Amino acid sequence: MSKQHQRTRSDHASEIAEDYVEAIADFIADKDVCRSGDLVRHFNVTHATVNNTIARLERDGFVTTAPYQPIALTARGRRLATACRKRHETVEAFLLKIGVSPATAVIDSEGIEHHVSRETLDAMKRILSDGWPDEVAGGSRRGDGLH
Amino acid sequence: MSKQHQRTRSDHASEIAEDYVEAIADFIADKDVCRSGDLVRHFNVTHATVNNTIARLERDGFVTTAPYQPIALTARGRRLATACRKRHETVEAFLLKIGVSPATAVIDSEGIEHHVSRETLDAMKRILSDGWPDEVAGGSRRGDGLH
DNA sequence: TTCGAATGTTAGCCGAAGCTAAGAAGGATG
DNA sequence: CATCCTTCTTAGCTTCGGCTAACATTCGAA
Repeated sequence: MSKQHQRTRSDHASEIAEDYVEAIADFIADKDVCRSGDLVRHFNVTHATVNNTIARLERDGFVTTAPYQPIALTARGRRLATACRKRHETVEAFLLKIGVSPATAVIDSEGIEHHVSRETLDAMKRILSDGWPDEVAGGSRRGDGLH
Repeated sequence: MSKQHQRTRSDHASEIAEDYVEAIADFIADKDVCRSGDLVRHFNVTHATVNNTIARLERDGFVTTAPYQPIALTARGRRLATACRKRHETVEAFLLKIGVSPATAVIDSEGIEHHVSRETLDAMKRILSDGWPDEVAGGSRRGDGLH
């Protein structure tokens, strides 16, 4: 504990970047274009806020914009969006697998996805594809005879 | 999707409140008192930052302070700390259970804990105490013969 | 007892993410 | 064409969580 706490501030910024980029990619996939109004409605913030955030994303090389034009992702933005979407899907599927309701899985996966390391993500994927790990040591049986 | 995005800003604030309150409780448990310097080292931020944050916590009724005195938790602060600690422990134990390494479990649980709903937490607890759920439908076998 | 290190506090700055209010661009429609 | 509505942009404000720099307090030694 200790070192990773530097993350706090700058991580929060990139979480929002990830959320925006992911949403923009979704809109483009759905409707072919993404307009700032789409993001206003999606994130439930004002136009001004979306504008600020998009300006930051452009500054950081994730999107390109022009006045009154739709928002386009750069190659870098697309890469990030794809990575986020996959991670998001994994987390959500995993939550469903452990018995969380669909509605909660949607909500919680949005919060959790930004904090899941590669290693944890791999553990989730493994379980999704291979089933539960063997019980290693102590506790917990489920049926016992099982199939 | 949509409504819960209002959370963004104010949630981030309360995450930090939770982290601080949890840390303060830990120091008090360990050493009987918590000084601002402890938090400086723990969170790896400056004295000034800790001071600001503690002022906010005091404003919000989680701690009481007096100049050059140790930081004390209010009843409300203690309640929050206890809840956070339990939640944190559950998440960390769960990550270990799914096969994540101890070091990563420590790190990821710190990030994840703030985003886990009651329902998801319950699912984790259930698995920790009752073992893996039965396979409901399709996919995934693990060994097959097994023991 | 005075000095210096460690610890706390205060003031003032920055950037991110939110807001409101007001104005500019574009598109349908009379 | 003028008008009006929707969409978008700009300006300016707030709070939060960071920072540095400077000052105050406490306390253990020399």
